[in-house]
Amino acid sequence: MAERTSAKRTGDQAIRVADALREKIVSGDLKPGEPLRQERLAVLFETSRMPVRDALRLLEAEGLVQMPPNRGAIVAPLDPEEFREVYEMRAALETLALRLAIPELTNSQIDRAAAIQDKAEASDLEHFGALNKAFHSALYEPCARPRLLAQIAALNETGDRYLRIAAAQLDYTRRSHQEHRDLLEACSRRDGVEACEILRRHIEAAGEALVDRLTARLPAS
Amino acid sequence: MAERTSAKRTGDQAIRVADALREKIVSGDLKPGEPLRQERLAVLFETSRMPVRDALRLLEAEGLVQMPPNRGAIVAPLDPEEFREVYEMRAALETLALRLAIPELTNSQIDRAAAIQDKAEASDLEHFGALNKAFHSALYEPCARPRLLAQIAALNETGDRYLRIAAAQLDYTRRSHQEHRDLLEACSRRDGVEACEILRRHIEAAGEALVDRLTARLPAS
DNA sequence: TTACCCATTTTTGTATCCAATTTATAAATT
DNA sequence: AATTTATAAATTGGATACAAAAATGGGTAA
Repeated sequence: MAERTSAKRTGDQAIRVADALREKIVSGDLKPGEPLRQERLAVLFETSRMPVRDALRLLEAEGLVQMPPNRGAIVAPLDPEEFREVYEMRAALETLALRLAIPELTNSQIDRAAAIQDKAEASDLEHFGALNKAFHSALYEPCARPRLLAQIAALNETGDRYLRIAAAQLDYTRRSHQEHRDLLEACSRRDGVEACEILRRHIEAAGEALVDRLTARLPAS
Repeated sequence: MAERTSAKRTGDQAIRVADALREKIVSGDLKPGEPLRQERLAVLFETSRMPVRDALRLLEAEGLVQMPPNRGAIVAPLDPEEFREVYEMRAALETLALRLAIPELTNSQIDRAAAIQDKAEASDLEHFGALNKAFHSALYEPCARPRLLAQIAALNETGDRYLRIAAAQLDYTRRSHQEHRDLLEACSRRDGVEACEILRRHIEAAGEALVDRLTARLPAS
């Protein structure tokens, strides 16, 4: 019976489940506060409880799932205050990454980031999110700090949940594109101080705008 | 086989195991790279493999354990580069916490921090670590950012592993105490910029000193 | 209506069992 | 003798069944 078509090799079940669940949570398919029954998930993903529990622990560490003792796992509720925290931390950590990366940035890496930005400006909203992330990653990666980059990625994922429901990107993309251009210009001058200042404002501006939207849309408590 | 000798069926076994393991790892009782066999741990903690695996996942998320697929869990190896990352992130996040906390700081809270510092200066090295942590926490907590504070706590735990083996505190406590005094002074003036600058230097100085010690003591690999 | 009790649901923990993979060991060949 | 190969042992990853504790919900009685 284990002769299933899919190559479900050992060792990746928990990660497979976690990836699928993360996608469902970030995309809003699973709603905040919704209970995540272990047995149901095991059936849904055609596996057993153990990988499901592993996956839930993984997502709990990422902040996408909450596991109150004896009460079962739930999709982490959305809270504008939490989002404020996330973008404050992003501003702090991403400027750190950029500051460390700039001395290591090669011209070809800057060119690649510029190419990503070109594509982002030409694409629709559907792909904007991924390209936006790729642009930032391209600038941060040369800092060679795996833990820092992982933390930034996790914060972005949490932030994406809020982005999705606010959908405030429409009137923000133009400003974002200009800020990306300014950022690239500062990077090519290897002006770390200026680049970090632009980046900090870039992140904080997006955060502030979204917090305003979210407080209007979500229950205050 | 109803072998219920003790009434420890209540509560979360995984957390109990994780706490015990974390203590053993941070204290250096379990050495870096040492394999953590699930069966052995289950016997040691008088439980079964499932809570042990839960605990290992928990500690993996905290960065104290590594779990290469199919190769078993090991105590996360120590790496001076990782420690550098940790204190860089601490500097970024703790200054953020302090900056957000200062406008909310009451006089009584500052007095309490000063009292902790008094005790720290009078105590021996054994208690210095805990009091040092308490001093910083007292200044950060008013920022009211649970995620940020949790992240800072996790980074401190990881950093403690390195502190333990370097034992460079001896010649550092005096300088640390002076910096804490300066920090308190800036806080009571509600000078956020100055306080953050002192804190940033405080963390970075401790980090740099330790990285030097660590690179000399650990395999360069 | 309100408070309490009880059955159901769900999580949590235990005990095995099996398969896949890694690691260690022994044998064979060059 | 050293390297490679084949085999065996150990260990993890995963599945299933079952028991126990806690939460949930509903119904009933005061």
